[in-house]
Amino acid sequence: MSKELTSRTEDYSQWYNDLVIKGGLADYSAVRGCMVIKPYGFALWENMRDQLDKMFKETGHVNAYFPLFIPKSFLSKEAAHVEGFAKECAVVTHYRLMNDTEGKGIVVDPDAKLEEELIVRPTSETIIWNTYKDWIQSYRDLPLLINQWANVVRWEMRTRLFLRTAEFLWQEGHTAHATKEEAVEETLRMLDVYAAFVEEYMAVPVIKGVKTPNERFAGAEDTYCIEALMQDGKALQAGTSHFLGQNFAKAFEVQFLNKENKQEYVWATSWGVSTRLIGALIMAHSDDQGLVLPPKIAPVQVVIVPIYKGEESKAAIDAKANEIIASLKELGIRVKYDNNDNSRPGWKFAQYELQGVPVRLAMGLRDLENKVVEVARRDTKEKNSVSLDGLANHVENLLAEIQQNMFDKAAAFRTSKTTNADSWDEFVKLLDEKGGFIAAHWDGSSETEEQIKEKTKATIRCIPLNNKKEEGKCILTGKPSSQRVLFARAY
RNA sequence: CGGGAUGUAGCGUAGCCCGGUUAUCGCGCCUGGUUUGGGACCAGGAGGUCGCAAGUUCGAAUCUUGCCAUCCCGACCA
Repeated sequence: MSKELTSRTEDYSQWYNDLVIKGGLADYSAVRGCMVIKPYGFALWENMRDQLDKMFKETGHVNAYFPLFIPKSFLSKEAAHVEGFAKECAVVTHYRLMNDTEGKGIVVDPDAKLEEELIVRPTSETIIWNTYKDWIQSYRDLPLLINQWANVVRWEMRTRLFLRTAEFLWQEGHTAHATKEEAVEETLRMLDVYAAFVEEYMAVPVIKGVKTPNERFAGAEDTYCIEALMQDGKALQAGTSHFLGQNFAKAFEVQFLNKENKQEYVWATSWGVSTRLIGALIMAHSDDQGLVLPPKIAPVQVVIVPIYKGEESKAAIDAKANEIIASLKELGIRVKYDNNDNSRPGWKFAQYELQGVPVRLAMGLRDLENKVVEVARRDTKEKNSVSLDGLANHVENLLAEIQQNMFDKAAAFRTSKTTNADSWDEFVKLLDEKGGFIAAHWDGSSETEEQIKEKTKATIRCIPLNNKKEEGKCILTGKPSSQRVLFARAY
């Protein structure tokens, strides 16, 4: 394995790829556009998933599972929806293979053509609403608050590990409500859950906002999002929550009898985050030495590396290490003891830095004599000798400090990369020279947004929630505007 | 899907232009030993349908054609 990582300034894209591959998170696979998530990467996803799942359940949701395949006819029932997804669907047309009559191996059996083709889900609104139709009769059946953890397939032209792959893992929440108010409330509640998760657990600050019609989910009335800023100054949509109005209820005839014994269409939401979050995590925090993972979701929070000479000292250090491990585990800290004799301490140090383990403890005979241990933190690379007395508590506090520091650092970066632009020239200059979020006035029309995108590749990431009202003029057209919106080049 | 690049051992590569012994080197891997406070050292060893398939040739990693895959840049997108 090569020890060298590409640096961020040298080639940001390559740096990202190096981290994913060499950090052991994922690999390319034999299938175009698809990746293998390796154990370390999957452990990261499991930690994220488990916490999110807990938060979903705390807000009243339950999990279920719907089919991978969607009859083609379902997809076309909601016009905007099918239009949005049609170009990137994998389609199942046959259900059997056979030996080629000319001996050319195995081929699709032409006689096994499906009467109705099946779409591999790019998202599950249609199959779910087709099901909800049977589940919902009365206002007493509402609200219906269901989430599913699943894989989905979107046949992307160009893929990038974690950020955009043909198949990815995600969760999708699909809820049904009796009133519009309640559905909107749910949409915003889940947006808050996402923001809280990403900020508190991933230590990535996000901006909550609403998408412009151009960027809206296919089939939604309103799409809310959380937007994060990466170290290269590009924005990344980290999660979305949609108020679907009655669009899907109407498309799938989902009505309920209200208290006045009248039929009404239900109101819907859907919301999702994906393994893309792992990409966000990497690009928000990591450095030229490798990954930097926030303690709250790091698969390994503390690694202990023994430094010994000969079997005797190894045994003595092992014994002390085991005490430390026990005390850390008592505090619920995920700890790994690497006393593997096959690699030397220096190699281990570099390896765990590459993998972003937040805290490393190194202990040798010298430390043992002095009743201390060397404590190194990944985020700042500081090293200190710390007394064995109260070590576990020290480490626990340090993990919390690292978590906070990572968030603060990312937040300060975002602040420094968020700039107002009041003229077109200024806007273009900022985009090219500084990047980041640019708050600027926009006249509110799709045409203008489209033109800005064509000219600069920048899109409106969102209109922040609780945005300050401010009279101004559109940077492109000069038409009046009542507020600034956030532009950025994005992933 | 357009433009560019790449494909030789697990990884990184030399060789290719100008065809010709047993395909180069480093890392990693295996065995034994010495080591271990920031990517150890010595000795020995294993590992290859040179991306795939055709073609040209006495002979192809090298030339030709087709295909496949990946990366980068664009259009599309979470």
